[in-house]
Amino acid sequence: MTVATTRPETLLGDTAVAVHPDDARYKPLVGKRVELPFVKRLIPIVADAMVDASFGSGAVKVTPAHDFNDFEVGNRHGLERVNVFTPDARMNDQAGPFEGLDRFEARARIVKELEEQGLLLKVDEHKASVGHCYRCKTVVEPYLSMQWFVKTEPLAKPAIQAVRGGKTRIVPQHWENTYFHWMENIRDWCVSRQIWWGHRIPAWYCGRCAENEHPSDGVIVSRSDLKTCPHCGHDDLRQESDVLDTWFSSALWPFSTLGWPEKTPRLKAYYPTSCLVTGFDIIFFWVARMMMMGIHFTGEVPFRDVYIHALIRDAQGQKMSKSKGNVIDPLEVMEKFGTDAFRFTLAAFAAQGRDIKLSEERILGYRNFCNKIWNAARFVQTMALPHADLGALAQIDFDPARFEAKHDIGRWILAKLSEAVEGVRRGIAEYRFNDAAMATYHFFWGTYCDWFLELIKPGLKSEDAEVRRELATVAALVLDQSLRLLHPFMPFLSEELWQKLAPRGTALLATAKFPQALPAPRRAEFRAAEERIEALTAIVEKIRQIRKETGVPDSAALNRAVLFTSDQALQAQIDGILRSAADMTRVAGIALNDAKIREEKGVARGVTRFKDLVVWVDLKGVVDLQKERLRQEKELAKLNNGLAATVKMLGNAEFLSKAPAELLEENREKEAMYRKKIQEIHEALELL
RNA sequence: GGGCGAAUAGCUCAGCUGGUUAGAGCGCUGCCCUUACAAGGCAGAGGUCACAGGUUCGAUCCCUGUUUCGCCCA
Repeated sequence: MTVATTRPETLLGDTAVAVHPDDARYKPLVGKRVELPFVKRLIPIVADAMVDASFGSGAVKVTPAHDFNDFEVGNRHGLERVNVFTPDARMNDQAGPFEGLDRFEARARIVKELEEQGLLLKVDEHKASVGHCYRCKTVVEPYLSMQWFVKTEPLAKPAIQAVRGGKTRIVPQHWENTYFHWMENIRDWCVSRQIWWGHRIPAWYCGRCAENEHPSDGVIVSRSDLKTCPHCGHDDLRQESDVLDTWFSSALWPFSTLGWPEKTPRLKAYYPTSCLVTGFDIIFFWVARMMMMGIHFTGEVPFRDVYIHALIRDAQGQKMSKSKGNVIDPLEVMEKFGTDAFRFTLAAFAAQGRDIKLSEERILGYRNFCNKIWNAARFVQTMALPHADLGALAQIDFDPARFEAKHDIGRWILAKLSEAVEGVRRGIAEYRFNDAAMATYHFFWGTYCDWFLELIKPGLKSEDAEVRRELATVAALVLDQSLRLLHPFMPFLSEELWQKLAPRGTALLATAKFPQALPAPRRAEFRAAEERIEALTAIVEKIRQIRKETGVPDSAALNRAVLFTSDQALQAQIDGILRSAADMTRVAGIALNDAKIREEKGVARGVTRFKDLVVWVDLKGVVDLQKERLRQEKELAKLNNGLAATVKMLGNAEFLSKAPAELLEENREKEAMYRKKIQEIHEALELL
């Protein structure tokens, strides 16, 4: 029989030759025996489906003591296991003439002698993967030895049940599959490690009992250290030198750190813990084992939630590893962009169920956000703080619901802040950290900086001290609350600015009260103010858009504009709004419901995003009206597309009979809206 | 081989249970050094939601298949 091998020295431990059961070449030989060279052992030829008949000679040597696959084959065919190595990888007394040689010397000697005996057919180059020690690179040989195992099935069952029954929740939920897959196919856990540090396995061997063939075979497992054998009383004892796998003690971590096995107050207070945050690659190594051990030893799950966070990969999506050399050093990133920018970026990237490809561009974007916050705070400091009433504000548990805002701008920004607070709180509670981070981003930059700070600028110079005081105080108050919201994502910047905002004594933002949303009645009270400011921002956006799109130079002032609305609530305090809108768009003045403008030539018309308020802007003498015509035609095309889609939907009998009533109604209103707007644009085009 | 996931704007990514005109950052275009911020402001362009079928009145979303890519398996 010709066999191939990359480890000729293991030939001495062969106890069979295997062939594929369907291999016609060898079929007649199955069941017969062959003689192994050197040790002259007769070994059987067995048929096993593991053999790949097309590979090599189609016959393989079987060495159960030195190969994982061969070990399985050996079990299936009841083969002997012959260990030919000593623990330090020399040839042992089973190796006949090669006893005492190092394995590599033995390999060379065996090849040479096979050749001399005419038993060597050929030597080929062959690439094979071989295990190496990750520290010293020594080739590691599979080797039979006695090991200690933990019987895991009885531990796994309640751990599976705990997740199925919701006692422990895995977030995002799809990682449950990984957990269940592991737990349901669990194998006994080999806890023996042949290293010199760690907890020694609590097992003893009694030489006397082994000799006397005691039923225990001389093996004793004990909770306490033994001096004498509990069976024979003799002191011929030796403790197991193997130590426990590090995951074993790691699995005890959730409760052993709290004083277990003593019933300490800390254990009572903090166990089960609320949340474990970890990476998915550790689900079976650690999470599963903590679950098994926790339930077994304390009767309770170790944690309510397991949050599986994203893994940060390099820009190519590769997992970082020291050996690949693609590790991104957080210290370098922090040096380059700032710690807070980096931290915020990680939060903003932390969408559930997805890994992070770290990109510098995005960190840069959030570094700019840090800068924005700094500058906004500087503005508040110099322009608002001198007018503000900081009395209550300086308290670390201040609740903005207690602040009596009287003016629209103040009420509106407090309402917007409240929305942001809800967004951040919801995001954190649901482990949707990207939503939480983005809620702070959009509120602070898009609302507080872009609109609120601009809106209060004229007011801070008001003659009316009461107006100045309220705007300045709200500016400081909302900044204070924003910094609290930002603190989990930008601890350093927020703490620094918060300390500067008011005398805080020894108080830290880190321990200050986290913002709360306004109570519903207060929100309702603010509704009208909110709507008016929304209207204001919408009017400003629309007039700016008309200016830009019709080519009005930024420096040119416009004579007038007119806003049309029949909304009584809106009209109630519209004067201030029209004044602000005019200031923010370089229009001399904005009138309300002045129908005369509709009959003039050289005016542009636009519809705002808020309640479809209509604005007309007088462009006479400032602009080429052809541009306004193009602008209207573009808008018209959009509306016609929308109308066509809606009409088509409403013309579909099946849609009419099956869609929910609200949706039907919605689309009917939409159709009417489209038709009205289209009509109005036609009229506006007439005027041009 | 088994399992899991991804494919959405030039790039990196959101879009939670199907229903307005699919969003953000960076990049890009135009205008602006307006006394917090040019690392900024204002406005804008850019997407047949990988492909092919199916379910549904209706699909970026649900199902099947295909392609490509990634990860895990003591």
